[in-house]
Amino acid sequence: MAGRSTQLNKIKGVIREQIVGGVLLPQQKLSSERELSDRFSTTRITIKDALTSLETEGLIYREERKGWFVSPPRIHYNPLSRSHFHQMIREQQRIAETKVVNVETVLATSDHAKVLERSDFPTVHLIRRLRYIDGRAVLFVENCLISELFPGILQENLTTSLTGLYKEKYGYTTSRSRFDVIPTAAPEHVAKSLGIAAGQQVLKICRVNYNQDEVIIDCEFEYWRPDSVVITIDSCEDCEKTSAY
Amino acid sequence: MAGRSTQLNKIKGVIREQIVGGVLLPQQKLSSERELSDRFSTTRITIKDALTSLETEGLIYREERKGWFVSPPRIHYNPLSRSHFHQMIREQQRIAETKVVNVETVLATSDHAKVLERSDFPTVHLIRRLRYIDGRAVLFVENCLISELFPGILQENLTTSLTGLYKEKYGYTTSRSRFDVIPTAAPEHVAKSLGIAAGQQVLKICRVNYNQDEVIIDCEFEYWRPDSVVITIDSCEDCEKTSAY
DNA sequence: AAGTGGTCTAGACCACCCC
DNA sequence: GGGTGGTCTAGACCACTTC
Repeated sequence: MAGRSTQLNKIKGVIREQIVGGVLLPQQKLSSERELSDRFSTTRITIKDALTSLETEGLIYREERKGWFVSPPRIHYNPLSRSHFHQMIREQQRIAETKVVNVETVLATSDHAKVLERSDFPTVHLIRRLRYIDGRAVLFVENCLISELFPGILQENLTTSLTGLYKEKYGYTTSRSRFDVIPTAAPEHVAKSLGIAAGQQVLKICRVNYNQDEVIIDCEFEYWRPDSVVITIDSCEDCEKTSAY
Repeated sequence: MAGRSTQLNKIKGVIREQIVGGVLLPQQKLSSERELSDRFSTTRITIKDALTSLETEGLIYREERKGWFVSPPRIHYNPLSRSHFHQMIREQQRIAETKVVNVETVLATSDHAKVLERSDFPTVHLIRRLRYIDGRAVLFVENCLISELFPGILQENLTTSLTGLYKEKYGYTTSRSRFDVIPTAAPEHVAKSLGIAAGQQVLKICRVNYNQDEVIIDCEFEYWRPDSVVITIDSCEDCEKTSAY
């Protein structure tokens, strides 16, 4: 099932076998495009087409202007589970890290207000963070918190779980959340943070969180490198978890 | 926020405005790549890069060797909801259609057996169907049913809801389902059915369904055109729905 | 300074679709 | 048969990273 025997498919096949066969290891850099085009006696354009196609499969990824690398196994992620990012990654025997990109307090844009279902354009804290797995930046998150509900939160340590902070400092627990998953292109600031070229594919997840009183307290925009994750949902598990809160 | 002012970004900007501004309507064909490369005084490669980038955004899609078309609005899809495909599409004021691609009865492959959690490689019915929205093929589905649980099902009308058949003919209701969402490349037979080029991006959803006795009765592999859908999940709603069954 | 990917030119042939 | 996108050649310059 290798498809028509084009140059493209041959190149893809060779590289795919090297990855699946373990000749190339996760996060290892592939040869440069020029080197590959020599080795396969073809042009950079054809090589780039082959690499882009393997990227779509989720086998490799690129760091802008650095090169192409082998994708590590995907992380299983359940957006309904209130498990913290660091805990979730640790449970999958991987290493998590979080860095704050920037923080600001502004009036909600119309986009934010819409998601938060607030027609009065409240003041919000925007917290933008980058999350790493095994040293690789895979997730850009923007949290948008209604500021009056979270006095003083910007003075806290924001590299850990916000959900944890919500609970400990403010007594909010998430009774319910609603989210959308959309395959789309990375906006420019996201692409820059993740080290991908603008306009490349990401998996966008928009989430709205409700507290125990069914009040929307924040929303979140996640942008995942598409090869890094598989969204996993179990209706049963989630209902148990939700009702346990 | 138009990015660096490259030729690429200019072309993308012009076409994007025509789409957002309603000059180009959903499902309308764009000019051919050659025509566009004339109009923008550039080469087909650059035009193709621009179009591919807009495709990643979800603004346009392609039909293999036919051309590029404007994407209609995305359908909201909740894989946990047991709502039937046709009903779901109708509720969103769109027109649904289903065609059977082929049907076969075979021994489960190791992939299927694994998902079905059956180490004995049972005989399964594979039902492959193509689903259309407003006349456009957007979803390829392969259902894999454990054949001993569904005697005679292949004689039924398979262009409607399988879930409906499960209930009416066999008394099975789905108490629980578990699914994975994965951005990946279209396998060859899927690409061919959907009319996309092999190796292009799709959103793959693998689902396992349990009946009221917590027995796995079938699994399903869905391949969506990535611009056609947004996965929407509400923890609250789902719990209500699940418990209502 | 050397090397990388990102962008771009100016062509070509082929497989397939539609008329 | 004419037009479409899919694939491919053989180069080029630029922005950025790495050393």
